[in-house]
Amino acid sequence: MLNQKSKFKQKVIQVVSILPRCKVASYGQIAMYIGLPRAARQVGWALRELGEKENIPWWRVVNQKGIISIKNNLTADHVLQRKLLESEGIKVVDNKVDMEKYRFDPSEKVLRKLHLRDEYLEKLITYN
DNA sequence: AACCTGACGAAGA
DNA sequence: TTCTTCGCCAGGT
Repeated sequence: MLNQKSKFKQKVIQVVSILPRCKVASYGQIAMYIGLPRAARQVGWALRELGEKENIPWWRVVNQKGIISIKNNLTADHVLQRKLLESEGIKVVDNKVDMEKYRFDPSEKVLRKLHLRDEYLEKLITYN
């Protein structure tokens, strides 16, 4: 099917959906919580595919530095992302948010709900 | 099968 | 500190 979602995209949706208001996560974080810690680029790819039609908080995903990473900063999506972040009270300066302040930092309880391999999960929790 | 393309990110220079 | 390079890996051609 053309609009059948891959397993990968489903996982991205699942994890992005748990991002709470006023918090952001990097592409790398999403990849970690999916269980594919080196797939940050693919997370970006998946979100682009999904667009903004999906009922998921895609705007809460920025890059590691806190910068809004949508390709061209003149696109409607780029502007929209900034507006949505600001609408939650997140400060955006030079297309950048303060990761120290806003980074999503999941509790152990949340991590345990992610359906990850036991060994991998324990590592995540330990590193956390 | 053999490329190519990225809303990435860590490590070097 | 900022800039470049390179590995990453799902999908497309």
